[in-house]
Amino acid sequence: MADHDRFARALQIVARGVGRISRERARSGEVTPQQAETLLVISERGAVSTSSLAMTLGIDPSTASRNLAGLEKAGFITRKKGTDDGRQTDVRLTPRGKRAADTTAAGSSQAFAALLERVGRPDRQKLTDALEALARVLDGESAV
Amino acid sequence: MADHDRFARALQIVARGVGRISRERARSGEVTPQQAETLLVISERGAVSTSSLAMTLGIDPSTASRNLAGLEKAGFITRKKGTDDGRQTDVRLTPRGKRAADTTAAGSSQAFAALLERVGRPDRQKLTDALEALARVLDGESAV
DNA sequence: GACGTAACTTGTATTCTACAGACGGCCTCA
DNA sequence: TGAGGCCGTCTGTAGAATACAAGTTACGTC
Repeated sequence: MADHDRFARALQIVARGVGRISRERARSGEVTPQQAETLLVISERGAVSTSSLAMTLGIDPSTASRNLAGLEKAGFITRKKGTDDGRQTDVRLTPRGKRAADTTAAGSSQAFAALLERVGRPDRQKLTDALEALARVLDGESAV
Repeated sequence: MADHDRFARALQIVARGVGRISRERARSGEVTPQQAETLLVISERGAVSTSSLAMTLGIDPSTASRNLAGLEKAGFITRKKGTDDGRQTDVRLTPRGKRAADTTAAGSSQAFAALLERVGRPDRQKLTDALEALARVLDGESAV
Protein backbone atom coordinates (compact mmCIF):
# COMPACT_ATOMS: atom_id res chain seq x y z
CA MET A 1 0.00 0.00 0.00
CA ALA A 2 1.30 3.44 -0.90
CA ASP A 3 2.39 5.68 1.92
CA HIS A 4 -0.37 8.17 1.46
CA ASP A 5 -2.93 5.38 1.48
CA ARG A 6 -1.57 4.12 4.78
CA PHE A 7 -1.74 7.65 6.09
CA ALA A 8 -5.32 8.16 4.89
CA ARG A 9 -6.48 4.87 6.30
CA ALA A 10 -4.91 5.42 9.70
CA LEU A 11 -6.21 8.95 9.86
CA GLN A 12 -9.72 7.80 9.16
CA ILE A 13 -9.60 5.13 11.85
CA VAL A 14 -8.27 7.66 14.32
CA ALA A 15 -10.97 10.19 13.48
CA ARG A 16 -13.60 7.47 13.83
CA GLY A 17 -12.26 6.53 17.25
CA VAL A 18 -12.17 10.09 18.44
CA GLY A 19 -15.74 10.56 17.29
CA ARG A 20 -16.75 7.44 19.15
CA ILE A 21 -15.14 8.60 22.37
CA SER A 22 -16.59 12.10 22.08
CA ARG A 23 -20.07 10.75 21.47
CA GLU A 24 -19.86 8.38 24.40
CA ARG A 25 -18.69 11.18 26.63
CA ALA A 26 -21.42 13.52 25.50
CA ARG A 27 -24.16 11.07 26.39
CA SER A 28 -23.44 11.61 30.06
CA GLY A 29 -22.89 15.36 29.87
CA GLU A 30 -25.08 18.40 30.02
CA VAL A 31 -24.43 19.43 26.43
CA THR A 32 -24.72 17.72 23.06
CA PRO A 33 -21.58 16.65 21.15
CA GLN A 34 -21.77 19.53 18.74
CA GLN A 35 -22.38 22.01 21.54
CA ALA A 36 -19.34 20.69 23.37
CA GLU A 37 -17.23 21.06 20.25
CA THR A 38 -18.50 24.59 19.68
CA LEU A 39 -17.81 25.62 23.27
CA LEU A 40 -14.27 24.24 23.01
CA VAL A 41 -13.51 26.27 19.91
CA ILE A 42 -14.85 29.46 21.45
CA SER A 43 -12.90 28.77 24.62
CA GLU A 44 -9.67 28.31 22.69
CA ARG A 45 -10.18 31.44 20.63
CA GLY A 46 -11.64 33.69 23.33
CA ALA A 47 -14.08 35.28 20.92
CA VAL A 48 -15.27 34.26 17.48
CA SER A 49 -17.63 35.39 14.78
CA THR A 50 -20.33 33.12 13.44
CA SER A 51 -18.60 32.61 10.12
CA SER A 52 -15.13 32.00 11.53
CA LEU A 53 -16.62 29.37 13.80
CA ALA A 54 -18.35 27.80 10.82
CA MET A 55 -15.07 27.80 8.92
CA THR A 56 -13.23 26.09 11.77
CA LEU A 57 -15.85 23.40 12.18
CA GLY A 58 -16.38 22.97 8.46
CA ILE A 59 -20.11 23.62 8.67
CA ASP A 60 -22.42 26.03 6.91
CA PRO A 61 -22.68 29.48 8.51
CA SER A 62 -26.43 29.00 8.81
CA THR A 63 -25.85 25.85 10.82
CA ALA A 64 -23.36 27.62 13.05
CA SER A 65 -25.85 30.40 13.59
CA ARG A 66 -28.52 27.97 14.67
CA ASN A 67 -26.18 26.11 16.99
CA LEU A 68 -25.13 29.38 18.57
CA ALA A 69 -28.77 30.35 19.02
CA GLY A 70 -29.26 27.19 21.05
CA LEU A 71 -26.19 27.84 23.18
CA GLU A 72 -27.30 31.41 23.77
CA LYS A 73 -30.77 30.33 24.81
CA ALA A 74 -29.23 27.81 27.20
CA GLY A 75 -27.06 30.53 28.74
CA PHE A 76 -23.65 29.28 27.61
CA ILE A 77 -22.72 32.16 25.33
CA THR A 78 -23.58 35.76 24.55
CA ARG A 79 -23.95 37.23 21.08
CA LYS A 80 -23.36 40.93 20.49
CA LYS A 81 -23.09 43.01 17.39
CA GLY A 82 -19.40 43.40 16.51
CA THR A 83 -17.83 46.78 17.24
CA ASP A 84 -15.37 46.84 14.33
CA ASP A 85 -17.76 45.47 11.76
CA GLY A 86 -21.44 45.80 12.45
CA ARG A 87 -22.25 42.79 10.31
CA GLN A 88 -20.28 40.40 12.43
CA THR A 89 -21.45 38.78 15.63
CA ASP A 90 -19.15 38.81 18.62
CA VAL A 91 -19.58 35.46 20.34
CA ARG A 92 -18.25 34.94 23.87
CA LEU A 93 -18.63 32.41 26.66
CA THR A 94 -20.61 33.21 29.76
CA PRO A 95 -19.12 32.03 33.07
CA ARG A 96 -21.42 29.06 32.80
CA GLY A 97 -20.22 28.42 29.26
CA LYS A 98 -16.61 28.64 30.39
CA ARG A 99 -17.27 26.11 33.11
CA ALA A 100 -18.90 23.75 30.63
CA ALA A 101 -16.00 24.16 28.20
CA ASP A 102 -13.47 23.46 30.93
CA THR A 103 -15.37 20.41 32.10
CA THR A 104 -15.52 19.10 28.56
CA ALA A 105 -11.84 19.76 27.97
CA ALA A 106 -10.89 18.02 31.20
CA GLY A 107 -13.04 15.02 30.36
CA SER A 108 -11.62 14.72 26.87
CA SER A 109 -8.13 15.08 28.18
CA GLN A 110 -8.73 12.25 30.58
CA ALA A 111 -10.35 10.01 27.99
CA PHE A 112 -7.56 10.60 25.52
CA ALA A 113 -4.91 10.18 28.16
CA ALA A 114 -6.26 6.69 28.76
CA LEU A 115 -5.82 6.10 25.08
CA LEU A 116 -2.27 7.38 25.09
CA GLU A 117 -1.44 4.97 27.89
CA ARG A 118 -2.22 2.12 25.60
CA VAL A 119 0.31 3.26 23.04
CA GLY A 120 3.78 1.87 23.58
CA ARG A 121 5.73 4.18 25.86
CA PRO A 122 8.55 4.89 23.38
CA ASP A 123 5.99 5.94 20.76
CA ARG A 124 4.11 8.41 22.93
CA GLN A 125 6.41 11.36 22.52
CA LYS A 126 6.66 10.74 18.79
CA LEU A 127 2.89 10.50 18.53
CA THR A 128 2.23 13.75 20.33
CA ASP A 129 4.83 15.58 18.26
CA ALA A 130 3.48 14.16 15.02
CA LEU A 131 -0.12 15.03 15.90
CA GLU A 132 0.84 18.56 16.79
CA ALA A 133 2.56 18.99 13.45
CA LEU A 134 -0.56 17.77 11.70
CA ALA A 135 -2.77 19.93 13.87
CA ARG A 136 -0.76 22.99 12.89
CA VAL A 137 -1.35 22.25 9.23
CA LEU A 138 -5.06 21.71 9.76
CA ASP A 139 -5.37 24.80 11.89
CA GLY A 140 -3.77 26.89 9.19
CA GLU A 141 -6.25 25.55 6.68
CA SER A 142 -9.24 26.64 8.71
CA ALA A 143 -7.77 30.02 9.59
CA VAL A 144 -9.94 33.08 9.53
CA MET B 1 0.85 22.08 29.47
CA ALA B 2 1.02 18.44 30.47
CA ASP B 3 1.88 15.94 27.79
CA HIS B 4 -1.48 14.28 27.78
CA ASP B 5 -3.18 17.66 27.45
CA ARG B 6 -1.07 18.45 24.41
CA PHE B 7 -1.99 15.06 23.02
CA ALA B 8 -5.70 15.55 23.66
CA ARG B 9 -5.72 19.01 22.18
CA ALA B 10 -3.89 18.01 19.02
CA LEU B 11 -6.03 14.93 18.61
CA GLN B 12 -9.18 17.00 18.80
CA ILE B 13 -7.96 19.48 16.22
CA VAL B 14 -7.00 16.65 13.91
CA ALA B 15 -10.37 14.94 14.29
CA ARG B 16 -12.09 18.25 13.63
CA GLY B 17 -10.07 18.75 10.47
CA VAL B 18 -10.77 15.25 9.22
CA GLY B 19 -14.46 15.80 9.82
CA ARG B 20 -14.32 19.03 7.90
CA ILE B 21 -12.63 17.39 4.93
CA SER B 22 -14.99 14.42 4.94
CA ARG B 23 -18.02 16.66 5.05
CA GLU B 24 -16.77 18.81 2.22
CA ARG B 25 -16.08 15.77 0.12
CA ALA B 26 -19.48 14.26 0.82
CA ARG B 27 -21.28 17.32 -0.43
CA SER B 28 -20.22 16.51 -3.97
CA GLY B 29 -20.74 12.75 -3.77
CA GLU B 30 -23.62 10.40 -4.31
CA VAL B 31 -23.79 9.31 -0.67
CA THR B 32 -24.13 11.13 2.64
CA PRO B 33 -21.17 11.37 5.02
CA GLN B 34 -22.46 8.69 7.33
CA GLN B 35 -23.28 6.41 4.43
CA ALA B 36 -19.76 6.84 3.09
CA GLU B 37 -18.32 5.98 6.49
CA THR B 38 -20.55 2.94 6.79
CA LEU B 39 -19.62 1.66 3.35
CA LEU B 40 -15.94 2.08 4.16
CA VAL B 41 -16.20 -0.02 7.30
CA ILE B 42 -18.10 -2.78 5.53
CA SER B 43 -15.59 -2.70 2.70
CA GLU B 44 -12.68 -3.08 5.12
CA ARG B 45 -14.29 -5.91 7.01
CA GLY B 46 -15.88 -7.75 4.11
CA ALA B 47 -18.99 -8.57 6.09
CA VAL B 48 -20.37 -7.17 9.33
CA SER B 49 -23.33 -7.55 11.63
CA THR B 50 -25.49 -4.61 12.57
CA SER B 51 -24.20 -4.48 16.11
CA SER B 52 -20.52 -4.87 15.25
CA LEU B 53 -20.91 -2.00 12.82
CA ALA B 54 -22.56 0.06 15.54
CA MET B 55 -19.71 -0.77 17.89
CA THR B 56 -17.08 0.30 15.39
CA LEU B 57 -18.80 3.58 14.61
CA GLY B 58 -19.73 4.22 18.23
CA ILE B 59 -23.41 4.61 17.45
CA ASP B 60 -26.53 2.97 18.82
CA PRO B 61 -27.47 -0.36 17.16
CA SER B 62 -30.86 1.09 16.32
CA THR B 63 -29.17 3.93 14.45
CA ALA B 64 -26.94 1.50 12.59
CA SER B 65 -29.98 -0.54 11.65
CA ARG B 66 -31.70 2.50 10.23
CA ASN B 67 -28.64 3.60 8.29
CA LEU B 68 -28.31 0.12 6.83
CA ALA B 69 -31.95 0.15 5.84
CA GLY B 70 -31.27 3.27 3.81
CA LEU B 71 -28.21 1.78 2.16
CA GLU B 72 -30.13 -1.39 1.34
CA LYS B 73 -32.99 0.53 -0.19
CA ALA B 74 -30.50 2.50 -2.28
CA GLY B 75 -28.93 -0.74 -3.51
CA PHE B 76 -25.53 -0.41 -1.86
CA ILE B 77 -25.75 -3.39 0.48
CA THR B 78 -27.63 -6.61 1.08
CA ARG B 79 -28.90 -7.87 4.44
CA LYS B 80 -29.42 -11.57 5.06
CA LYS B 81 -30.15 -13.54 8.18
CA GLY B 82 -26.86 -14.86 9.60
CA THR B 83 -26.15 -18.54 9.10
CA ASP B 84 -24.25 -19.15 12.34
CA ASP B 85 -26.53 -17.11 14.54
CA GLY B 86 -30.04 -16.52 13.33
CA ARG B 87 -30.31 -13.33 15.31
CA GLN B 88 -27.49 -11.60 13.50
CA THR B 89 -27.74 -9.84 10.17
CA ASP B 90 -25.11 -10.57 7.57
CA VAL B 91 -24.37 -7.26 5.85
CA ARG B 92 -22.44 -7.21 2.57
CA LEU B 93 -21.72 -4.75 -0.20
CA THR B 94 -23.37 -5.08 -3.59
CA PRO B 95 -21.14 -4.42 -6.62
CA ARG B 96 -22.56 -0.93 -6.66
CA GLY B 97 -21.77 -0.53 -2.97
CA LYS B 98 -18.23 -1.75 -3.54
CA ARG B 99 -17.78 0.81 -6.30
CA ALA B 100 -19.08 3.57 -4.06
CA ALA B 101 -16.78 2.49 -1.22
CA ASP B 102 -13.77 2.41 -3.53
CA THR B 103 -14.60 5.83 -4.93
CA THR B 104 -14.93 7.21 -1.43
CA ALA B 105 -11.68 5.63 -0.30
CA ALA B 106 -9.83 6.97 -3.33
CA GLY B 107 -11.22 10.45 -2.77
CA SER B 108 -10.29 10.45 0.90
CA SER B 109 -6.86 9.15 0.12
CA GLN B 110 -6.33 11.98 -2.32
CA ALA B 111 -7.65 14.64 0.04
CA PHE B 112 -5.50 13.37 2.89
CA ALA B 113 -2.48 13.02 0.65
CA ALA B 114 -2.75 16.73 -0.08
CA LEU B 115 -2.70 17.27 3.65
CA LEU B 116 0.34 15.08 4.12
CA GLU B 117 2.19 17.13 1.50
CA ARG B 118 1.86 20.14 3.71
CA VAL B 119 3.60 18.43 6.59
CA GLY B 120 7.36 18.86 6.55
CA ARG B 121 8.94 16.05 4.59
CA PRO B 122 11.08 14.67 7.44
CA ASP B 123 7.97 14.38 9.61
CA ARG B 124 5.84 12.43 7.18
CA GLN B 125 7.18 9.00 7.87
CA LYS B 126 7.04 9.60 11.61
CA LEU B 127 3.50 10.85 11.31
CA THR B 128 2.24 7.86 9.38
CA ASP B 129 3.92 5.44 11.77
CA ALA B 130 2.55 7.22 14.80
CA LEU B 131 -0.97 7.35 13.40
CA GLU B 132 -0.89 3.67 12.59
CA ALA B 133 0.15 2.86 16.13
CA LEU B 134 -2.75 4.90 17.44
CA ALA B 135 -5.13 3.37 14.91
CA ARG B 136 -4.16 -0.11 16.11
CA VAL B 137 -5.07 0.83 19.67
CA LEU B 138 -8.38 2.33 18.60
CA ASP B 139 -9.22 -0.61 16.39
CA GLY B 140 -8.62 -3.00 19.25
CA GLU B 141 -10.98 -1.00 21.39
CA SER B 142 -13.85 -1.31 18.93
CA ALA B 143 -13.18 -4.94 18.17
CA VAL B 144 -16.04 -7.31 17.73
C1' DG C 1 -25.82 58.20 -2.52
C1' DA C 2 -26.26 53.90 -5.35
C1' DC C 3 -24.58 49.52 -6.32
C1' DG C 4 -22.24 45.29 -5.23
C1' DT C 5 -20.57 42.39 -1.60
C1' DA C 6 -20.32 40.29 2.93
C1' DA C 7 -22.27 38.56 7.58
C1' DC C 8 -25.88 36.90 9.61
C1' DT C 9 -30.42 34.92 10.28
C1' DT C 10 -34.76 32.39 9.13
C1' DG C 11 -37.67 29.03 6.16
C1' DT C 12 -37.68 24.45 4.73
C1' DA C 13 -36.43 19.75 4.07
C1' DT C 14 -33.37 15.95 5.05
C1' DT C 15 -30.16 13.17 7.74
C1' DC C 16 -28.46 11.33 11.91
C1' DT C 17 -29.07 10.40 16.51
C1' DA C 18 -30.70 8.00 21.05
C1' DC C 19 -33.95 5.82 24.12
C1' DA C 20 -38.01 2.58 24.71
C1' DG C 21 -40.14 -1.26 23.57
C1' DA C 22 -41.41 -5.39 20.69
C1' DC C 23 -40.07 -9.66 18.45
C1' DG C 24 -37.58 -13.66 17.57
C1' DG C 25 -33.56 -16.68 18.11
C1' DC C 26 -30.05 -18.66 21.29
C1' DC C 27 -28.52 -20.87 25.57
C1' DT C 28 -28.64 -22.81 30.19
C1' DC C 29 -30.46 -25.32 33.79
C1' DA C 30 -33.58 -27.89 36.10
C1' DT D 1 -37.97 -30.57 27.14
C1' DG D 2 -39.39 -26.40 28.20
C1' DA D 3 -39.00 -22.07 30.99
C1' DG D 4 -36.58 -18.18 31.86
C1' DG D 5 -33.18 -15.02 30.55
C1' DC D 6 -30.20 -12.80 27.42
C1' DC D 7 -28.83 -11.10 22.84
C1' DG D 8 -29.42 -9.07 18.13
C1' DT D 9 -32.42 -6.53 15.41
C1' DC D 10 -35.99 -3.52 14.09
C1' DT D 11 -39.72 0.11 14.77
C1' DG D 12 -41.96 4.14 17.23
C1' DT D 13 -40.97 8.56 18.61
C1' DA D 14 -38.67 12.75 19.37
C1' DG D 15 -34.84 15.77 19.17
C1' DA D 16 -30.28 17.49 17.16
C1' DA D 17 -27.45 18.77 13.23
C1' DT D 18 -27.08 19.65 8.55
C1' DA D 19 -27.42 22.30 3.91
C1' DC D 20 -29.49 25.31 0.50
C1' DA D 21 -32.30 29.34 -0.60
C1' DA D 22 -33.78 33.71 0.38
C1' DG D 23 -34.28 37.89 3.12
C1' DT D 24 -32.15 41.74 6.05
C1' DT D 25 -28.71 44.79 7.51
C1' DA D 26 -24.03 46.70 7.24
C1' DC D 27 -19.76 47.82 4.79
C1' DG D 28 -17.05 49.59 0.98
C1' DT D 29 -16.40 51.73 -3.49
C1' DC D 30 -17.19 54.60 -7.32
